[in-house]
Amino acid sequence: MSQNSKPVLRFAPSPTGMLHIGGARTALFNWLYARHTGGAFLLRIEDTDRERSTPEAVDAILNGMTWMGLNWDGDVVYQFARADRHRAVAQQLLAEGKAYRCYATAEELTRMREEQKAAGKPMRYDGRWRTCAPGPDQEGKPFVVRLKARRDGETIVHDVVLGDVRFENSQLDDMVMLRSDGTPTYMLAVVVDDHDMGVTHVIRGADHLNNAARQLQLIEALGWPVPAYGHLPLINGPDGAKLSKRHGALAVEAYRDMGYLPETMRNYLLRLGWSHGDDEIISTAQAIAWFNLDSIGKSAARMDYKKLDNLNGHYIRETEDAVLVAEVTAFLARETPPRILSATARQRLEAAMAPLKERAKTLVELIQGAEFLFTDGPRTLDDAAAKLLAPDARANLAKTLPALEATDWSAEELESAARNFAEQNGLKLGQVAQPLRAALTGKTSSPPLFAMLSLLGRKESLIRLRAYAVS
RNA sequence: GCGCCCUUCGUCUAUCGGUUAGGACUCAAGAUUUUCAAUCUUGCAAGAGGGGUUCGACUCCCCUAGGGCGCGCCA
Repeated sequence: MSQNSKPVLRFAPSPTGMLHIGGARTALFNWLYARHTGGAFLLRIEDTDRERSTPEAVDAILNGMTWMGLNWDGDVVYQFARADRHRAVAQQLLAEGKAYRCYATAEELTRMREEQKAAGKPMRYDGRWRTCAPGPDQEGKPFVVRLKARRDGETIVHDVVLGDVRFENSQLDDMVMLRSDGTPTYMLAVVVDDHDMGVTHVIRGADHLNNAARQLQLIEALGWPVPAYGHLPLINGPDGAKLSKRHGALAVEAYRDMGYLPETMRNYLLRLGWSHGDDEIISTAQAIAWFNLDSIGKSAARMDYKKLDNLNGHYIRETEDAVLVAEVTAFLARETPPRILSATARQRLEAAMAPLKERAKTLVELIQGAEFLFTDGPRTLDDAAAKLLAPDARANLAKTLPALEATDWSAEELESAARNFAEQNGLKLGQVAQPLRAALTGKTSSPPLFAMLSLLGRKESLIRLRAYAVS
């Protein structure tokens, strides 16, 4: 790139599945660096594998990016649409003698690899068609086009996160650029597209590190400028093993459905492999201001759901009440069957949001804690509440009611009435309050009781309390 | 098998040759409290092993071990 041009970053997923957590982090890092530098963040869908690419996966990726808040610049580039350009580059290389036709069949190559493995030799294409010209036997036979890569010397990947990584050219083989059906492979397509899109920084998963060397060989053959490479350490499951569906290789939308906020995901994923001193809580704006390539760690990280929960709790508490009401409403509407809150329920939810949100680590927990506000009438008790409302507790509850009814039903008066009642009867406040809470909410824990009584109002509260009061 | 990468508390990490190795999450205890939380305080807890280099190594080099990635006409 020229001295004064802005960096161009890209995220290039293949649409063969959901946008999982690893892809999301790769996208995040690219996005942050682009936003930090004022450069561009491009999105390219690598759909050259026609068998496995699906439009559903494209949608899932786009939706996942959108939910994560990672907006891309310009139009989405679809790699398959550029196949003619890729082919032209391969033809050019062929014409220049920097590539050649290989007529080896798939079976032949499989046998070759088996023999190499059996002999304890490195498994790679042996270059059998590198020098021999096709004869009459090959007339009309299918062939692939391979890069005639340099055999001597070494290829060095100057990686911004890993440092210099050296590969002996003798251990890299001649990669396929055009398949026998004439379609370009990923190796060819990435190099051509990154060049044509003006990509200056290739930041991707460490699983591509080996590919970088081979792509460098191609770039060298083409005489094109070399982008900066940065390979991000992979994310492992909580047990340190490869991330599987079972423990976290989930679509980012699965995290949404578990009740995590996008800002939580951005903060969490950022800290997985990147650091800024002792800072843990990092807003997106702060992340953009601070993000750099130098502070990316080298080692693989593990998913830690406890920490994710903790962070999510923080961001829930930090979110404005009205915004959370909207989030909860949208969340409920996505459930099957969808739940639609009444106007009353929404009013109650917003009024109680302050104490509610500090009790929740996810939107799911927030909803569970707020359920007693959603519908009117006596509550069904959960196990703990049922156990608490034993006969004597119900009797106490009944005896408490007159004292409460004598108040104006404000939180203050209700509380002092309850305290007086407890004192006069030699009871602890908890002995009076817990049965009330259980009857009112159906649970043994909730936001402050007297505020909730007041919020629900005299009429509704008494209906719930009387349902469990035994006089 | 061959190549490449990685290795600090259980987890995420700070440290850029000299620190009582710091922070966060988790866990435990305490404060607060009508419950549960939130909040605050305190505590437990680490340089994989072995060689070097150096006055001095978590930090630099080598070896070993462990983990990961790659070795497709997948991306």
